[in-house]
Amino acid sequence: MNQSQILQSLIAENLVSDPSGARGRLLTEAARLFREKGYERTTVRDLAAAVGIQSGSLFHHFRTKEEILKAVMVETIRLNTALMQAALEAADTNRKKLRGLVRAELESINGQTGEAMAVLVFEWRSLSAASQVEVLELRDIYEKLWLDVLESLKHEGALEADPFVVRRMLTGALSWTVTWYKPERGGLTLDGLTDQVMAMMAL
Amino acid sequence: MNQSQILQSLIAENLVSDPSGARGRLLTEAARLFREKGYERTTVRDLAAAVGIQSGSLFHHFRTKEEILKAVMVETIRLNTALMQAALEAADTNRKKLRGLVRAELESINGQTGEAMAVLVFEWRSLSAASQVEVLELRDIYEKLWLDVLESLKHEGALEADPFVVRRMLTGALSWTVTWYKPERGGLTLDGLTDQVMAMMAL
DNA sequence: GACAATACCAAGCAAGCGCTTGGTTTGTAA
DNA sequence: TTACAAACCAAGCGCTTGCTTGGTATTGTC
Repeated sequence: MNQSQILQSLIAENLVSDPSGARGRLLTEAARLFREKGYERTTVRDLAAAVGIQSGSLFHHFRTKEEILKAVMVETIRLNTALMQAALEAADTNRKKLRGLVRAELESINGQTGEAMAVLVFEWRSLSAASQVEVLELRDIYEKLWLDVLESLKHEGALEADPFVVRRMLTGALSWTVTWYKPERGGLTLDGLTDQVMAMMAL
Repeated sequence: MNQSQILQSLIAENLVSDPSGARGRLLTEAARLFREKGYERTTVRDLAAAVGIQSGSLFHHFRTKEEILKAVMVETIRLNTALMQAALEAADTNRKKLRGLVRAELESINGQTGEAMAVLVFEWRSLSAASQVEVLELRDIYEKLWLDVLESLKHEGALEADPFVVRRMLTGALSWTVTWYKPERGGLTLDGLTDQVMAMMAL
């Protein structure tokens, strides 16, 4: 299954909104604006204007502004969990599995879903405590995929450091690429960047 | 020179504010609040209440709210540049110099100046474009300290990946520790964490 | 003790915010 | 055609925001 096939099946299961539908379009624009200006600086009037409706009409689709932020995050995690699972299935050795995860996460961060991924990282504090708990549960599933592979590598002797620590370092390092990585002509490709990450870890 | 001696000499040169003075206390509280709730969610009334004055009185010390954010960032970079320089002087080999930088940055992020460091990372977008340019100039000096060491390590053959990329990965990985690292009794110490970082890079 | 300069307060303004309201248009299906 | 719900608009309410204003303590200096 490739990336768009995964997206299609998630839409069919009603786990993520169709980007061509009204709700999906709003979430896409919301992710873009939240990333560009931050959640607090983005007004409901900005959001409404981005999809061409009046600000009040937003509240027909979502009860509060925060609900929009939560929806962006929840759908992003759902999509990425599926993407990581696919990356794992495509690899046979643990080393290749880790490379697959790194490559897939870099693609999520710097590709089409990058805005939503950045929101997940940088707008976390804007979520209410209640919503944070809800989203964290989904995140645990996602993180377990990484930890399983890293622990296997440790048992193989290919990894010296602690898997928990390594995953957290990787989370920071990979998320941060969104602030500097620009795949321009002749520069570093996503595969090249993945190579650099693996080289840095001497893997 | 130890950490507090460095701070003292910067205060003497008027490069950072004395934390016991009025301006310094405000900046400390501002860093705490900006980190805790974010810049946008922190009101001038919150800031004023934290130092025990009226909200209007803030504008006797700073012309705008944004100027407070900028001051937090500028002083943080100044202090940290001095700390990194001290770490470099205390080491003889390049490997030890890198370890010194990692250790010092982890201490900045997770120690007393941690709040201000987190603000520097997470509230960047809240700075106006003009202020961003100003702060970036200071940041370049800071980054050069890292790049020099990493480039030397590459020439020695101890490092395979590109120094620019490695530094950026480290920036992300180390900043991110602020979201999860808690030096609790019996857990990972700052030195232990530094070891993990070096081990991850097989250095 | 006179006199600035500095630090602060009390009050409030103008603008922008999230969200609500009452009513109209659009899509769908019998 | 009728019926009805979903989607939307126009207007604006109530509140909070950053910041200003005019005046009053407090501090340092000679």
